[in-house]
Amino acid sequence: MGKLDMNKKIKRESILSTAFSIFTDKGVSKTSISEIVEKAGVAKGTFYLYFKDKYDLKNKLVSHQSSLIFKKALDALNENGKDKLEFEDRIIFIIDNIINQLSKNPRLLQFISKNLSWGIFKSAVTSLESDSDGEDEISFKYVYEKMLIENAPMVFDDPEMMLFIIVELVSSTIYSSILYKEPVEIQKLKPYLYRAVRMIIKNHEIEMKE
Amino acid sequence: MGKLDMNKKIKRESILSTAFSIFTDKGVSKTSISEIVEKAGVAKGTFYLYFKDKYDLKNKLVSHQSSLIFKKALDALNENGKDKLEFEDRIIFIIDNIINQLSKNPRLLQFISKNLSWGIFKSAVTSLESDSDGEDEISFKYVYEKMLIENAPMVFDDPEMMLFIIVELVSSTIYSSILYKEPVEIQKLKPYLYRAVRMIIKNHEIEMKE
Amino acid sequence: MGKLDMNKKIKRESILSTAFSIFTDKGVSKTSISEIVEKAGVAKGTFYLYFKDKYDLKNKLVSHQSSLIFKKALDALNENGKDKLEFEDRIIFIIDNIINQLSKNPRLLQFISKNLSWGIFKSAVTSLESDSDGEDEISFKYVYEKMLIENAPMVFDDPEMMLFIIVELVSSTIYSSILYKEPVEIQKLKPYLYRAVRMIIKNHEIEMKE
Amino acid sequence: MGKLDMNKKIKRESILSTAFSIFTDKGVSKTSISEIVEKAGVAKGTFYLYFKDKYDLKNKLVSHQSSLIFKKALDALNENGKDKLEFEDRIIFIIDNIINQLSKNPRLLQFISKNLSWGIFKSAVTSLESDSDGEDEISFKYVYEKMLIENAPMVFDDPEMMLFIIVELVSSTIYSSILYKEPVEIQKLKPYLYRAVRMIIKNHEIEMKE
DNA sequence: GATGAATGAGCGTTCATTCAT
DNA sequence: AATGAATGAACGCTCATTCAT
Repeated sequence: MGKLDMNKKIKRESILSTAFSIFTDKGVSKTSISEIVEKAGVAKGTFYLYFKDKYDLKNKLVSHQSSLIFKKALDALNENGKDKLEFEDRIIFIIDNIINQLSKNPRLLQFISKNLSWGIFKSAVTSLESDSDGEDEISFKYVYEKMLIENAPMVFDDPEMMLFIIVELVSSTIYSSILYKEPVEIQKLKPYLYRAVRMIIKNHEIEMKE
Repeated sequence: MGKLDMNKKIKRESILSTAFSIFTDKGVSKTSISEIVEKAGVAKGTFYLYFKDKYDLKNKLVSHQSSLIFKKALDALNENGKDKLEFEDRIIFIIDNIINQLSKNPRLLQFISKNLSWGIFKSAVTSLESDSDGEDEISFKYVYEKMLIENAPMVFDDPEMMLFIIVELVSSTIYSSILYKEPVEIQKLKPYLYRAVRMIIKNHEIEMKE
Repeated sequence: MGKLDMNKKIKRESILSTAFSIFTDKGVSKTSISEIVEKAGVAKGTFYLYFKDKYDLKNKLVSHQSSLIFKKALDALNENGKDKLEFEDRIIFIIDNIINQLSKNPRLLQFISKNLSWGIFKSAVTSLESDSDGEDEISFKYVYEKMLIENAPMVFDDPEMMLFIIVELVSSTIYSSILYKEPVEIQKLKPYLYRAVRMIIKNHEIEMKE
Repeated sequence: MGKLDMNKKIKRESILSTAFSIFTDKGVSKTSISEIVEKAGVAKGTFYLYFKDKYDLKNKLVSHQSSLIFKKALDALNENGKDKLEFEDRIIFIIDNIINQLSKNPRLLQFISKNLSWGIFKSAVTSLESDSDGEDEISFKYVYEKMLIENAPMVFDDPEMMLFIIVELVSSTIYSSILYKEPVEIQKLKPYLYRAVRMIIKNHEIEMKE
């Protein structure tokens, strides 16, 4: 990579990381492009070389950050010997890992907030597969199929909906619990939440695969 | 109430109803105070006599509209003879009624959006009791206690958390389903959702009350 | 007119006269709204209370200034006893008066420039009749019909086209002559121009009216 | 011409032809240099190697295109046996040819617009004579003198002014007629216009040359 | 000569808020 | 209480121009 390309990458990265920092600090709508470029140390025009507008930038950040979280959780699962875990436990493991990540970084949770839901999940599943920037990104479609359809010892009644219900339930409850400790703090919520998740899974099981 | 008080009330009501109409039509952030007062037929300055800013107005509308929805659901429950229903079925009845209301009015769902969740629920429970505007508002605390604690034939393990989990699960999933038909339309989601709700309730039951 | 209305009028007039001054000084496209309001001593927002944008303002100025020029010429014609003049001479009188006005004010000529042509003439004829601001404006349609159709001692072959040709010829030649003295200064151009105009008129005459 | 000079020429020509295409398509002021260089396939900096700014480029195009139009008209005159035509008819022939060219290409008329008037005529006469790019350009001074002074069978009273008046009259009227069909379309205007031109010429004749 | 990333002044426009009436 | 003209900071965005490579 030439010196010039290097510089390009640096400018872009500078905008991304600065924006992420401000977005998580005070929210997207209250952040102006002027503030981003000023703190990033680049000219206003430079912003428009790399992003269409503030929301283009935001979407790229949300996608990227969400991917990183999933990836970390999946990596942890693999390291910790997923083979030893039952299917249900693998799901819980991933959820637990993600919750722990977000508990340590509530600003990040605030930012991706309700975006870490079916929308992002679905778009990830359908589009990230061939993302050229995708070194750090993960193919959710692949994971989803591997984990639920192929590797699972069960046949599920509408596995996509099951997943949808779980994702929404988890993302929605932890938001309130982590950020506002309402109605209880996250550690107290966990056992109830995981019990609910397990029941939802059980409820979708049809039969053992052979 | 004097004629002057009457007039005052009228201006305020005009702003409220006009704002609600525009908010549901095009969203809060794209609506300016100028547009609200213009369509409401009052002067700009008048706005500031009754509301601090646009978000003060928005919050009041969200609270009010959410209350109306709950109230309608509870009224329907009472009319349809709640005594004949089991506790679980009463919960499902209310959820179903609310979903039906929102299905017919997706704009309203969009507006109160994810606000029809624990935040509003909790604030309703703790503050609406003595709201002076509260003629149409309902005391959720009262209902909540009547329905869950007193009248329920069970003792629940942490009933507040159970309610929290249900509220978040329902509000989060129907948002996606009603507005974007993702992953399925609301009628297809319902049986799965209600099954999940029933399981969560069962999961919190401890023992029959005597 | 109340004090408030008075103030309103003053602001608007201030913008108009300031803009006219700058427009004639350095052209419309090189003038920014910022400069106008700054020199007019009003806030930027005030501009948008009275004008849609810079071109709305420009059009209003062109129309208004053009009308004033025509009106002055017609007034002079009436004062100087138009009854004594032949039809042809009346046309020349008006042209000469307008040329003299513009000679003394080349900036104004520059500004309304090629706008004082068939476009403005036609739109004046068709729309100014009922203009509510029209105290100072003149009804060109009325003048045109009175002068050419009714009062003229001739019947003309297509009087509208005759007028069109004359207006274009005059406005186009004097622009170059007054502003750049090319190919000759206006006083040297006049006799040739007027001879041409008279020939064009004669060329359209069909017969004496009875 | 070396390969490098060749390449240089190619970049310049590419900018010129691309700019002409965009200018006629959407107007000069709405066209940015970015768009020109992008579509021309050259770098932004390259633009400034050949042109001072957008208006330098525009002026060069207007001159060039106007010259081409005149040249075509003169070529047609020569091909069609100008010797057989009277002087007056030769002028009309040229005018008619130019009008026909522009009728078929109103975008071009819009572009050179009112520039196809005395300004360009004069600058052509005085400066194009020695233009180094002038292979395709024509020496108007030469033509003008040949046609009007030397070859004409008449002596004219101030031939330059006569020409000026004709050029302005024609360019000004056809602009409105071709582009807006106001007050009539070009075919209906022609007979009146040509009659006016003939009268202007006649009016400048002094006597037969011997 | 050619490039194109970077610049940053400047644009038109919006709009919440104020305050004299 | 009610008004609405006036404000001006702040916005997103454009684009001609520069200059290191």
